[in-house]
Amino acid sequence: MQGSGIHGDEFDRAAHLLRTAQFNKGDVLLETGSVCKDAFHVTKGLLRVATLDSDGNEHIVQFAPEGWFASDRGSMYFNEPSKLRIDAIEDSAVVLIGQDFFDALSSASEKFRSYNTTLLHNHIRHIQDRVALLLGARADERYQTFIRMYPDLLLRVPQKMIASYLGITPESLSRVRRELAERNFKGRAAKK
Amino acid sequence: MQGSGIHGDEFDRAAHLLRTAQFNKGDVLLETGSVCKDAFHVTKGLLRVATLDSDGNEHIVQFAPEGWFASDRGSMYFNEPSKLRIDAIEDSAVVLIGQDFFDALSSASEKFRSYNTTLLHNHIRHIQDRVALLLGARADERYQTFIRMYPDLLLRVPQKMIASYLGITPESLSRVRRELAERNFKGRAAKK
DNA sequence: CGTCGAATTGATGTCATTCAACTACAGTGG
DNA sequence: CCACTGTAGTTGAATGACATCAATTCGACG
Repeated sequence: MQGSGIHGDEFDRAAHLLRTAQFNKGDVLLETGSVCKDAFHVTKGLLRVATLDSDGNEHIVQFAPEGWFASDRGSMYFNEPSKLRIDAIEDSAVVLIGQDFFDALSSASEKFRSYNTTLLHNHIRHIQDRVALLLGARADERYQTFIRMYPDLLLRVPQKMIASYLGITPESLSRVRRELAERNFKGRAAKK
Repeated sequence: MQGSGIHGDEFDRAAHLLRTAQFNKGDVLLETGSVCKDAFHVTKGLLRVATLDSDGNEHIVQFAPEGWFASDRGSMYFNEPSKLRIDAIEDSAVVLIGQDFFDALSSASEKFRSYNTTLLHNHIRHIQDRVALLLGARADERYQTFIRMYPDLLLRVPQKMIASYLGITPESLSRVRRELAERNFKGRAAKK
């Protein structure tokens, strides 16, 4: 999820609980089946959050570019094995935020509590929209929604990953794109 | 979402902010486009949370039987119009919990804060699983997962609503059910 | 320049939808 | 009590959307 940033007195006092790390493209930050120990806040680069289904196919749940969080907060909070995998799509600089940090700052700072609560609500809203889209939209609509919401990612993320995020195959996405391009072309030509 | 219950001193002091209400089957508790003012905690009955897609089709996002919450926490928290609709599938007794209640108890009680945080994390985990299922599973797998997770609802909810929840048509669900029944029959016969 | 993965394209298959007909059943009013 | 009506569920046939498989092409990079 996206976060606007954390600052202030109490923050400084808990800052020693934060670590930063550098990851290379392809590095795995959270392996499926292990407990998620940290939330990853991306300062630079791009992370990917994914699940494996019963047939072994990978499905991308979320992208996390600069300023966003990647984590399995459920796994962190309940201390149970995660179904998700998090890895780096680009070389990335990341801030690691453990549950201890959340706990320390939560008990110390009202401001942080409300910040964190906002994060959680944002996250919920976000996934909720995703469910609605997956339930109600066909391939082309999903893609167009994606374009509107993450125009920047279009340029950075290989198409096959976008397809995975949308829940379709790379081939289908390719066809959807062609169709849209043709429609746009005809649309413009007609307007002339 | 499900909640185990709220009790204690601080709770009693904020209890006057709670209201209860009785709804009839078919009554609408939250209309699409309006801001969600209350979370609904079901003491008896069954609520439904749904979205409308661009073609006007309804998709059920969540069922809320006894002990569960139905609400759009995003809409409540950010005070923005909801994309969801909540109505009663059965005659229902409901506790209405406004944002003021959350705020009051949150500032008064550490216990409640953590309870609420747990609720939010539960909710996230829940929707996350739903996304994974919608991305990766076919109709029959979705249905079987539903059976495992909500065996009680199977008996109470009309099939067409289950279909809507699963993101398939009632006809498809009917066929899936027949297929499963046949498979089970053959399976048992073979074991004899 | 050669190699390897990404993307495109075509042919075909599968899963689920759509549309329509029909059955079963609950609720309503005569 | 029965006919009337509406809704849920089932079934069949045709269609549609997307997947799968296979063959190229494109493009980045060593």
